[in-house]
Amino acid sequence: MSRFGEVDDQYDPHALEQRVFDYWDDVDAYEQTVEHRSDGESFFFVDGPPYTSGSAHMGTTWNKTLKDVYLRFFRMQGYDVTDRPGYDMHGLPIETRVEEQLGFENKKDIEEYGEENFIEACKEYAEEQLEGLQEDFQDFGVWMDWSDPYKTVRPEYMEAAWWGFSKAAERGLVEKGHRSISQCPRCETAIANNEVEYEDVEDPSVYVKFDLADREGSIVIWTTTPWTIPANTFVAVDEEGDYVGVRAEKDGEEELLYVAEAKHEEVLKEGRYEDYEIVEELTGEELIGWSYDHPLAEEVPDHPDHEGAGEVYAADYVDTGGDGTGLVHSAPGHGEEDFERGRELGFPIFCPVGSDGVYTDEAGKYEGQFVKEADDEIIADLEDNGALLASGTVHHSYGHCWRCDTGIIQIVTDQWFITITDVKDELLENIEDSEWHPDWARDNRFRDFVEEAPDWNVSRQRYWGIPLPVWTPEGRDDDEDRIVIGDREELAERVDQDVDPDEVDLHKDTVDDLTITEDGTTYTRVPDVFDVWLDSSVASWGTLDFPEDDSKFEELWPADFILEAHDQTRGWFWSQLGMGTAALGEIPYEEVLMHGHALMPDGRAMSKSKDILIDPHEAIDRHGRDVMRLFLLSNNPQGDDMRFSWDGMQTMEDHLRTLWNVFRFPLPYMRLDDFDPQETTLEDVDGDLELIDEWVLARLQSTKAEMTEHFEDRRQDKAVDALIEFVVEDVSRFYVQAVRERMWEEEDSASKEAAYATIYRVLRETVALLAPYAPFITDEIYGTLTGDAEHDTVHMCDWPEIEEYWVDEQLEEDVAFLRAIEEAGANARQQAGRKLRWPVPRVVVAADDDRVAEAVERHTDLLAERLNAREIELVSAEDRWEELQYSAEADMSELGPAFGDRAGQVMNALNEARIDEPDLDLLEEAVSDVLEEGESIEESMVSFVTETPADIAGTAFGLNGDDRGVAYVDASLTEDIESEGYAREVIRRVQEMRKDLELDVEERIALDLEIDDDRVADLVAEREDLIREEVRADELRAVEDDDGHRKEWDVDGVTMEIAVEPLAAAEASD
RNA sequence: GGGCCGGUAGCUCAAUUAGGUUGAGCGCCACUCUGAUAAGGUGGAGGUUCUCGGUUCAAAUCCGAGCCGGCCCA
Repeated sequence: MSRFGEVDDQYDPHALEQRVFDYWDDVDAYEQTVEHRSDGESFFFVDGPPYTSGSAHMGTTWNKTLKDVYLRFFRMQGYDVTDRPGYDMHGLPIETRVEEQLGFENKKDIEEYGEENFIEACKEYAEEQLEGLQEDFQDFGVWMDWSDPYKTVRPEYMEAAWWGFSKAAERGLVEKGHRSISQCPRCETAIANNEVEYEDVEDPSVYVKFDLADREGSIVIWTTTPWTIPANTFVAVDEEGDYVGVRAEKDGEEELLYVAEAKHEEVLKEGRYEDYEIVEELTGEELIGWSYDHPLAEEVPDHPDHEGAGEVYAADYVDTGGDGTGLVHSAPGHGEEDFERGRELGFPIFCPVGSDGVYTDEAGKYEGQFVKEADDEIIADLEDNGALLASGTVHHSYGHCWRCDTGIIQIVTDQWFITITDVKDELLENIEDSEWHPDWARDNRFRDFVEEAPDWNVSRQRYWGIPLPVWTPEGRDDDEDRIVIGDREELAERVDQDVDPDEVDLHKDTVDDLTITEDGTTYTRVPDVFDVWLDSSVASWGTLDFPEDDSKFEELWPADFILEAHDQTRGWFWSQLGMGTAALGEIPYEEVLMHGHALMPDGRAMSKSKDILIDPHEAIDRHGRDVMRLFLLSNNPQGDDMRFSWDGMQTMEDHLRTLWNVFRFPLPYMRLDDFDPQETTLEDVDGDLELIDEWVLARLQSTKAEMTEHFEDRRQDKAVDALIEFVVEDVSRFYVQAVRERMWEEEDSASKEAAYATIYRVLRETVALLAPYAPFITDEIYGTLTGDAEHDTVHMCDWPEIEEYWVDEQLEEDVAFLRAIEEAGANARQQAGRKLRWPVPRVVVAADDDRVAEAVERHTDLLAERLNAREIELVSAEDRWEELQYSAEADMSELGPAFGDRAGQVMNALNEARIDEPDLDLLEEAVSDVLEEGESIEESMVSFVTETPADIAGTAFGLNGDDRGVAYVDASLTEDIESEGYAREVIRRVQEMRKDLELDVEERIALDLEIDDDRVADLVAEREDLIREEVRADELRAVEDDDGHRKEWDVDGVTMEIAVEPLAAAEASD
C-alpha cells in the first residue's frame, strides 16, 4: 500500500473487508505473522473442538472470536502461539443425522446397510459439516491454522484416545461393570447422564398397595414408572422418619395402610377415602424387616423372590417429606440408587428389559412389549389384583435422549468405566492447579460438579466412534483377563493379522476383525465405541499428535490457556480434567476463561431447532465483520451471558466510522506537505509540541496501561471500552477539534509538523491496540499510514508499550478540568443565548479548590480559545464573588447520625435555602423551621453551592460526579465583539457555499458581499482581512450570477446576499 | 427439587467490595453547530433499582421469603 494514499470517503465495511482478505492472501499475512513469532516463548492454546453438525451459530462465533482476540493479543506480546483448531467429529449426533438422511429407524437398519458403509457415510457427513465451519470461522477473520486442524476421526488422534485410556488402565482405573445406566431405547445405547436432557412430560402417577405378608394391612408406594414394578425387589424407608398406620374407610370397606406421617393426608385424599383414623405411630426403623407380597407375582413368575427380597429396608434416598408416600418402591435392575442399595444388600440384580426397551421373557406376561407401552396394562393388572390405591397422571420433567428425544429408561447393563471416583481426591487437588476466570466458576460450580461425579461410563453400543482398544478372551464377559492396546505400533505387533501401523484406520469396521492370540488364548475386541466426550478429553495431547509425534509434548503440555462457554463445566472442562488425571495424574490446562451463552435480544436462549436465533451471517451482511467482532468482544467474557443487540451493533459501527474519519482527516494535509513519519518523528518535534499534543500523548499512555491491565485480567471488553473512549472522546471530539486550524495552515510550520507527528503516533498505536478486535479496518489504516516502512500487516506489530517519557498524569487531570469547564461554559453560553462563534468578553471560573485553580492558571490560553472568550478570570477558592447567592448541599452520611429519622426533612430544607453568604449561621437561620431545640448545622454536614445571578449565566462543573467549581459566562456585547461575531457568520456561510460548490480546500475565490443593514455592514467591513483569509478570497468584487453561486441568508434578522466565484486554476496555485 | 450466575432508564451496562440524595453510553425529542464527520455540542423526557418482608436514623447495596431469565445438577 502506498503511504497516505486516497481512501474511501465513507467507511464501507464490506468493500474494505474484501480488500483486506485479498491483501492477506497476496502477502501471506497469517503465515508471515506466525513466522514472525517463531522464536518467541511458546504459548500452548488448545481449541475446544466444535461438533461438526450444523453451521456456526452466534455462540460459536462469539467463542471463536474471543479465542481470536486473545491469540492475537498473545502474539502481539511476542509469544509463539499454538493455534491449531480442532473438530469433534464422532458420536451419536452425527449417527442420528445420517440415520435420518438414510431413512433408518433402528440399529437393524444399520446392520443391514453394513457397518462399513454406515461409518463411511458418517465420515462424509462430518467432513462436509467441517468444511462449512472452516469457511465460517475464516470468514469471521479468525486467524488459526486452518490448513491443518486436528480431527478426532484421524488415526493419529484416535490413537491419542487409545493411549490415554491405556494409561488409565495401567493405573487400574478401567473396569467393566454391571451398572444402572441411562439407556436410549431407540439408539440402543447407554448415554451419559450429562447427555440426558430433561423435558416436561405427562406420566402416570400411581399409588400401589403392597400387601404385608405376616401382618394385617399394606404399605403404600408411589411411582411414575409402573413398568418398573415387575422388577420390584424391596421397599425402602427412612430409618429415622415418622410413619403411621391408618385405618381408612371407602365404600363401606376398611383398610389398614402404612405411609409416612407427613404424607398420610395427601395419600388418603388421592385414594378418595371417606374417613380415616390413625391407629399406630411408628418410626421407619420399626418397619424394617416387614415382608410383603409382590403385587404382580402371578403376572411375573420370575419376579425376585430370593432370600431377603420383598422386605422393607432402610435407604438414605428416602425423604418422608418429599413426593410420594415415604416408602419407596425399589428395583435394583433399574434405578441408580436402587441399584447401589441392592448391591450393598447383596441382592442379585433383576432387570427384565432389553437394550431396546422391550420386556424379555423374564417379564412373564409382558414379554415383547415396549416398557412405556405396557404401563396401562400393568396399572389395570394392579387394579385387578386390588393393589391400586390411586391412579392419575403427573406433569414433571423426565429425561430424554439428547439426540433423538426419545424418553430414556434406566436399566442395568454391562459397561466399561473409568473409575474416576477412585481418584476423586486427586481430581479435587488438580483443580487447584488451574486458574479460572471468573474464579467462582472453579470454586463453586466446577468443584461441586467434580465432587459429585460418578464413575465415567465410556462405552457406547454404537458405530461412529473410537473403538474401545480392549480385547477379552473369546466367550468370556468379565474384565479379569483383558488386553488394552495403547497405540498403532502395539496393535500391529500383537494382533494375529497383518497390519501396517502407518496405514491402518482405527474405526470399528477395521478393528472388529482383528484378534489377538497369546498364551494359547484368543482375544476378540469388545464391540463398543467410546463415549464421544472421551474424544475431546484427550485434545491437550491430541492437538500435538502425541503419542505418534512426541517432539512437542514435553515442551508444551499442559495447555496454557483454554476458553469455552459455561456449559463445558460438565463437558470439556470436566472430561479433560478426568482424562488428564486418570492418564497422567495432572490437569491438562492451566488457565480457563469461561464465557456465557449468546442470547436473543429479548433474553431468551437461542435455539436452532425452534428457529430462535440471530445468524452471524446476517450480522455480517448488515454491519460487517469488524463491527460484529467488536460488538461480541465488548461483552463481558467471564461467565455472564451475552444479549445480542442490533442497537449495540449499530453503535460499534458508529465508533468505527468515527475512527475512520479521524484517520482520514489528516491524510490530505500530510500528503500535501509530504510529511514523512520516519523522518519527522515525535522525538524530532518534541520542542514544538503544544500542550494539547502532550496531553493526547499522555492519554495514549494511560489508555495503553489500562488496556494491558484489562487484557491481563481477561476483560477484553473493558480494554476495548477504554480504547473506544480514547478514540471517540479524546481524539475525535477533543484533539482533532483542537488541531484542525494548525493543519489548515498553508505555510510550513513547526507547530503543524508537531501536530502531524502527534496524530501519526496516536493513530499508529491505536490501530495496533485495536487490531486484535477489528483486524480488517486496522490493517487497512495501518497500511495507509506506514506504506512500505513497516510490517506487511498490523498483526505483526508488538503490543504497544507504555512510554514513560510521555506519561503526564497532572496534565491529564488538568485537561479533564479544562474540559469540564469548557462543557459547563458551553452550557452557560447556551443559557445566555450566545453562540460559540461569537466571542464573549469574559468567562469567570470560580474554583472550589486549588487544584482546579492551578489547572486554569496553567492553561488559560487554551481555555480562552476553546470557549472563545477574550479573557478568563479566575476566582480562587479563598475569594468569593459577592454577586453570588448560595445554597447548601447536604451530606447524608453526616445528617443521618445527627438527625435520625428527620434527616430527609433537614436535607430538603437545606437544599431549598438561599443565602447571600456561605455562612453557617445564616444557613441555620434559613432552616430553623426544621431544627429542634439545641440542634445545629455543623460545617461537616453541608457544602455550599453557588447560585447563578440573573444577568450572567453560570454552570457548575465537576469531575467524577464531584462539583469542583462554576463557570460564568459574561455575554455582554461590545462593538468589537459584534464585529467579529458578524464576520464569523459571514465566514461560516461562505464556507458552506464553498462546500456546496465542492471547491477544493485550496481553491481561491472571488467574493461578493451585500449586507442590508448599514451598521452590520460597517461592523463586517472592519474584519474584511479576516474574512478574506479564512475563505481564501483573493478578490472582493461583484460576481455575475452565471459565473458563480449566489445565495441570500438571514442572520439573526439581517439579510445578507453572498456570491462566490471560483477563480481560474492558474491564479489559484501559488 | 438443589447449586451457581443475573434482574438498575426504551436498549447495553456501571454503582453492591466498606449502606449515605442512582449514573454512563446508545436510542428518543427540542435547540444548536459544521472546512474530517451519515459527525459534533447543549438541554429535556425517561427509574416502585423484579416483588414482599426484615435490620437500620438511612438499603440498589445487608438478611429472609418469593418471582423471572440463563447455565448446571436431579
